[in-house]
Amino acid sequence: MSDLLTRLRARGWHLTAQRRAVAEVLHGEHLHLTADEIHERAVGVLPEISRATVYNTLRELVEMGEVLELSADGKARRFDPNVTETHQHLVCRGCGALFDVPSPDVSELAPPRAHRHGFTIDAVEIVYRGLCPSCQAEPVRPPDGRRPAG
Amino acid sequence: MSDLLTRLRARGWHLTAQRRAVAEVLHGEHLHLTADEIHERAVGVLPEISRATVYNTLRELVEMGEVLELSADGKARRFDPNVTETHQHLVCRGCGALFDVPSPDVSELAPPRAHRHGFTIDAVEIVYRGLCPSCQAEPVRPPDGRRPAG
DNA sequence: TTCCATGCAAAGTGTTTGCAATAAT
DNA sequence: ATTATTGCAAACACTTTGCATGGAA
Repeated sequence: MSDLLTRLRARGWHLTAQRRAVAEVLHGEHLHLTADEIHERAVGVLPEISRATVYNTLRELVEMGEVLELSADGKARRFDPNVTETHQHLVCRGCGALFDVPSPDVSELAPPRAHRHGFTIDAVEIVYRGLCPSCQAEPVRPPDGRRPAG
Repeated sequence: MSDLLTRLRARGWHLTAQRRAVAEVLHGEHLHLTADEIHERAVGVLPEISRATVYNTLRELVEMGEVLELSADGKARRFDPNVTETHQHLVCRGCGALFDVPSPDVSELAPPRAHRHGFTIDAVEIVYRGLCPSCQAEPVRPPDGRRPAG
């Protein structure tokens, strides 16, 4: 419900100028920035903030459960401030574009106990993969312009 | 059905000693090795094989659709040779252990057209996150032994 | 001969860490 | 005073790339 900054204040987290800058960058619901993008934007707010502090802060936010970490694209992690509404992600194979989508009912999806290897399960994450409109037009265009074999 | 090496032969792929070594390492159904682990094992078969060749070969196999790439843990990618049976993955938050689980019926899970942002969707990937039996015993023990804040 | 695959080493990303300086209680 | 946080730079882990060599068609 409330935004990240409000939740952090409510939780009594020690809010330095740097941590506030990161939290401000993460304001919003449909944001999926990489750590470096967050650093770039945080520099706009607080010019002397360092990459290390951004990484440290993000790690802490993830550990506190106030930010989600997405590893949908194998490359840089993305950070998602929307932890209050369960949702899933749509990812373009061509350009990596990433969108939130509402979650279907996942209560029936967990594997039967016989296949759980003794695990407890606390989250069901779904990634829908496909092509965004512009990558449908020009077949697959990976970052380097190479074509897939096939 | 058939194993990777057989499929590659059937497809007429130019099978050098190096590519064969990689394919042999990837023999099996429930394997989720990183590129470096694959290189290590391939060296056991063909001592002079280089990392670059392993990476190149893996990229080609993924592009051909003969191997799946998993990015479930944000760190190193893992390569999954089981492309013949749709399945999903169970991942431990504590130690990163990763298991295959049978896929539930995903035909009803795709988001309604209104939420697809014009994407085509060709795959639905599910990651179940939780704790494996040994990480349940000793709370969370990330690779470096640090405890999450709480 | 022509082309493709390989190996090496270097460069490129993305991320973490050691440590001294600084700011907060 | 004491403790926590920051910034810097170096270290690290993972992956890709340029180029000369070598083998296959």
